[in-house]
Amino acid sequence: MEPPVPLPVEQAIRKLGSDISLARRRRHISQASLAERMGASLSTVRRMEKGDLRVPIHFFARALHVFGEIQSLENLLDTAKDDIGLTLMDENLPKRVRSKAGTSGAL
Amino acid sequence: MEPPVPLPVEQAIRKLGSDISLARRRRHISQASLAERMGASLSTVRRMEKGDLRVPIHFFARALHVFGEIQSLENLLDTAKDDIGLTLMDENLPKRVRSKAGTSGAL
DNA sequence: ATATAAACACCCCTATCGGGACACTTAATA
DNA sequence: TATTAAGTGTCCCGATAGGGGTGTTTATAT
Repeated sequence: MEPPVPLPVEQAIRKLGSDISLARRRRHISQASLAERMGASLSTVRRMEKGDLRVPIHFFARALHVFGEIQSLENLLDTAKDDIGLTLMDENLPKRVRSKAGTSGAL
Repeated sequence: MEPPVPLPVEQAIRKLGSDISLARRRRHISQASLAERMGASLSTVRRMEKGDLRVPIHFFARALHVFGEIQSLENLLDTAKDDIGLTLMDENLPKRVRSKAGTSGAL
């Protein structure tokens, strides 16, 4: 009922986790200390650094916040840089997307 | 037992959610279709676009993957751009961080 | 070399989340 | 304008993940 996670997705999350670990060590913060500052438990910090797929997004965001890097999350899919999507101008962006026939959408 | 989410964190996640919604509409994909392509349920897509704090990270990653933007997640905390942390060279980065006295770490 | 705390690996329990269903509103086509 | 599907809100239930504990390994500061 929940398809397997695509490999690229798995890899990206794992890398994010180890980058968090890296950023933490660079700042001389222990896992326990990071947990405290984030408002999370030690086990959650571990799971996060290990790249656990099911850790809620807000924990990752909290970690970034501790590192003063919360903007990078905000600008993750920054509309300005979203070249592909820019085929359509934002002005006439539909609030709802409707497919012509039975088509369920297009890329 | 779980401190409230800092406002900046909440805002960042909300913005990410609406950016996903924007990217989706730009590509003329319905929520249902995105859900299918992501391998998630419709309700999850909705929660995600609304900025639900507790949606697991992998769902966000899956969405980015559908949009062909998975790299942006990988490079989220890219070590190269992590200026603050660069005070310490990576070569002699400790695997474990140890505080001098009872200090629980430093920023 | 030694002491010690950081990091890691489990486990359990319970709060919570994702999936699915239903009803309603409303925007986009014909 | 009429049609109809997209988007939204709410609820319930079963699955599961986070918190917290215990025990072990091991890197680092003395």
